[in-house]
Amino acid sequence: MIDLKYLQNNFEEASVKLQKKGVDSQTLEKLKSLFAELKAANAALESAKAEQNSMSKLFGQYKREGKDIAELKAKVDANKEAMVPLQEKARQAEVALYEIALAIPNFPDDNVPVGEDEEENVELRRVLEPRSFDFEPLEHWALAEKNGWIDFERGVKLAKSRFSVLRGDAARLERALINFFLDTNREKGFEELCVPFMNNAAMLQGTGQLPKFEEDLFKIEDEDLYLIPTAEVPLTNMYHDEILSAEQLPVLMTGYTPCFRKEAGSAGRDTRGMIRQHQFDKVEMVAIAHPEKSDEIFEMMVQNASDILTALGLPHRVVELCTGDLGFSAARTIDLEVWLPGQNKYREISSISNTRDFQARRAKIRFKDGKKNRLVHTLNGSALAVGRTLIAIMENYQNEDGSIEIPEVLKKYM
RNA sequence: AGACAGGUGGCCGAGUGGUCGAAGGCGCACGACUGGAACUCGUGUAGGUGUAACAGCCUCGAGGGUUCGAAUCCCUUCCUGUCUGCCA
Repeated sequence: MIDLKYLQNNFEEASVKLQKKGVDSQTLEKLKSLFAELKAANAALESAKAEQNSMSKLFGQYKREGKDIAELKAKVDANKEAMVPLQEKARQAEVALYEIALAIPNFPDDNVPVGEDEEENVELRRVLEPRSFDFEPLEHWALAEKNGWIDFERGVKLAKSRFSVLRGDAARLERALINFFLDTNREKGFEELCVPFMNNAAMLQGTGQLPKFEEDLFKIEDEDLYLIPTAEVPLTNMYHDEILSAEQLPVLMTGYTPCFRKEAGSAGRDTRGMIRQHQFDKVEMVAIAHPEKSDEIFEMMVQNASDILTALGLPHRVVELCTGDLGFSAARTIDLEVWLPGQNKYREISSISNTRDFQARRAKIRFKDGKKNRLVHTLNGSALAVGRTLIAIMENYQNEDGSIEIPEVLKKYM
């Protein structure tokens, strides 16, 4: 959630920032006035409560002194009645405020390039030259078919469309990649965690998936549980409503989880192959950072993900997302896009974001800064999306006969 | 899943309707004592909101109710422990 006090005190500046993320100024005006309304309503209610409390305390005194309480009681009763509309007003203001506030995206950082959509993202650098083929490279689904690696039909039979089954060496390669990613992250100082694959609504609100994006999530029937769309949710919320000591920072965590997404709104996109599935494996990095250190950690996370691709010999490029392409919670995001020779284009394989204090405010993650509690910064990034890495290996390491080489660094895992 | 017992501050633990945001202890911080330390003694030590700073308001697992007044009484719910059942 954005800082409503900041919005109140720097309204012009704040609305310029949020317009870049597609929030119209009417909504912000409304939010601002609701915030003022809530403060006024609370002030009125609280002073009535203060009066009520102090009168109630007199009862004890009167009784001990044997005084008559009839008059006092009449006064208290009257005050109590007067409080009812104040209470209702404050409650309504609060509900109305949060309904809007929770749906407002994070401010983009000032130096994020301004743009409408992914067309205006900025390529920062390319790493490794794409290999040149002396034959026409195939797309991953064709290779999968040749090698019997992916059983799309049976995935659909078992579940529904956008599910698939990995078989034989593909299944082993998937597992090898997970182990390689986790080991690499661990060596960089990330603690390895194995977390629940279902989280409750409060956690999903903490990281920003709820309430706005419920239609993207798989919900468990009759339970306050959702299948996680990314390990960012459980890892970040590890410290939900906790206060860390300054010495604990940064908290660096990594974990493998499957991720579950309904992919609502991506009808017709990437329906062929394994690029966009309802369930996919991912190894995630999450950092809980001191606000002054989060930029540094962000760079480290980008570098780590890029290094993993380099170690696998996968050509990729580093792309800074423009304001229009930034996710809901992100202040800044860098995507890594891997080269897919079969598709003849770069495709997203990792997304690393700094959410600053946006998730921390929602999830109440703070640290002791001397005597004061301050919100931490939270960061997350894939290192890496496993299925897409598998695809990238298939397409980049294919031979003319359709066979696929295994990258050197993975051999010890297979 | 069923039966019973519980959920109080960083931790342990007292508190069954008012003077309780909460005794006592441990821990921690600061000070005194010491050459230095331990011991001992003294002082302080929850979070949120709010304020220029106070004040005020909210929080004793969570939500609701009774009452002028709730940590304390009632209802719902979640969690933990023990036993039974079931299971990897």
